[in-house]
Amino acid sequence: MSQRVKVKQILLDDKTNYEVTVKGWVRSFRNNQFIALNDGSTNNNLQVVIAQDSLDAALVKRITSGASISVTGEIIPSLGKGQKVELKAQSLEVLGDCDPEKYPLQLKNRPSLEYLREIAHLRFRTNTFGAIFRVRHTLAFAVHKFFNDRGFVYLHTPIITASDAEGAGEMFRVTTLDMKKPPLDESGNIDYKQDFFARSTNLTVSGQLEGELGAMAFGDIYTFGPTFRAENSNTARHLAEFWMIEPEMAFYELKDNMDLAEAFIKYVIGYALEHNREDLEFLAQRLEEEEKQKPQAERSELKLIDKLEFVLNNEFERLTYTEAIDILKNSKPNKNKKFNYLIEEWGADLQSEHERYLVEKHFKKPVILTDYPAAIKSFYMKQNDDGKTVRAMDILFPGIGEIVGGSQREENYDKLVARMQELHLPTEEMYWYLDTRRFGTAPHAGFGLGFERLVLFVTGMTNIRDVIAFPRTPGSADF
RNA sequence: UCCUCCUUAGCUCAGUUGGUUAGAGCAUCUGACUGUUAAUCAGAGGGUCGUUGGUUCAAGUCCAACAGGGGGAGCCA
Repeated sequence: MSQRVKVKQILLDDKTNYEVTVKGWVRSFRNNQFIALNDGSTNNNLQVVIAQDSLDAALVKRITSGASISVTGEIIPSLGKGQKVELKAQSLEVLGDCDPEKYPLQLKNRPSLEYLREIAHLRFRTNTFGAIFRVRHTLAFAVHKFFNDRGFVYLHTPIITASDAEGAGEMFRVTTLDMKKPPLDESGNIDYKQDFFARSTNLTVSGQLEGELGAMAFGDIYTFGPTFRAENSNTARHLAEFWMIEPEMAFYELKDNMDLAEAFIKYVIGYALEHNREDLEFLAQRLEEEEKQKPQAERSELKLIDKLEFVLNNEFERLTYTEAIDILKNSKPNKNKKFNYLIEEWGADLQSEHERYLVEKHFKKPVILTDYPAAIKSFYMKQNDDGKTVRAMDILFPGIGEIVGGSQREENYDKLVARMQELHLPTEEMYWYLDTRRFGTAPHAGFGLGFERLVLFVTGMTNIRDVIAFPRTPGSADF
């Protein structure tokens, strides 16, 4: 047997007249003669040609859609028109049969995304999900490359945490106590002192606070890990388990933070365009087909690749919350009372419809909003001198909404403690966090980026359940 | 959690005003085919119409509850 070569390599090399072994899964078998073979290295298939009567009829019967096979033969210039080269089979072995009567994935049926979600364990075998998850991989790799190239330290913040003060959302409890008969303390409450960690613990909702500890020593750190929110959110943009990227930088102010976030997003999108062009072109095609079903008014103005290049080549629009409120107040939908939530005064939280108006109608490009009212933002954000706003920044993307949320952090111990007390946060429990401000505090900033939302934007998919391998949502944790 | 729409063959969908034996394409099975490209051609099998209850002489069709899913909203990343 000759050396195994991946399909991607064979198609890329474009050489002929050499012997190879190829292993993969049958996508289709036509005319008892032509196998479209896919091995996951690329969305493109290798055409394997079987000479009539060269194989036993019983073996030919086993070449079914989904079966895994190993083929050895010669790569030759293709006699057909659909491809440059093809593999002329000399020997073929079926490694794993696939019973067509029972196989739930019949590609020629053009199964819907909703149906494929029900068979998520098999959906990687489709062109669409093959492309999505190769792009997801490339983006993840680019995340590490971007930060590594800039000297950031990849810090692994804990998955299990006792801290519940982030206020980022509802948490999943982690416990080994007997749920039927939990131990009780003197006042009749569950006695977590007897639990595994001798205290109440949860799955992390953010690595930011621990990230800040790292930034106060390494200067620049980032985290990239799973995050859990027990919110009962049923939308195409939320998951109970998702991956978040959270850089934290010492000696950064809000503007440095914005510059980094914008450069970061542009870098990873550019990296995917450069290294995953074919998959993105396939996804662009898919999106175009999908949009043909929609009425004209709902179709996107730019095709997927153009949209990504537009983001790369244009500055994100930067403005303050106060400026945004002025624009919204004077906007047509506000004056004509088309908004469900009308903008009347400063201080209101922006709803999705307002964010979408700013991004999709007014500026028609990514927008960075800064300096939000303190009342609608977290305790750790640096307070501005005006006494009412904080140095927060949100990056809003078309079709996605908030993709990044970040801020300069409050580095002043007294101001931070005062704010925590105002919000009734447990300052004693959070001693480790406050220690950063007590011992060698420094200006610092950071942001969080929801990885799946980035993948959504880059792949042009519209449901977040389609860009994570095994989505966890309320009422659903299959596979 | 709220609003809204959907649920008919393995998949994607038709199904008229409530009225005889619920249809199509693809998939599957059988056969044909030595250059196919979503292969093609001929034939066959395949249904508790999401579940439960109700209205009616009669329910895939009307009503209610529940379950699952889509879209939107809130919460957020």
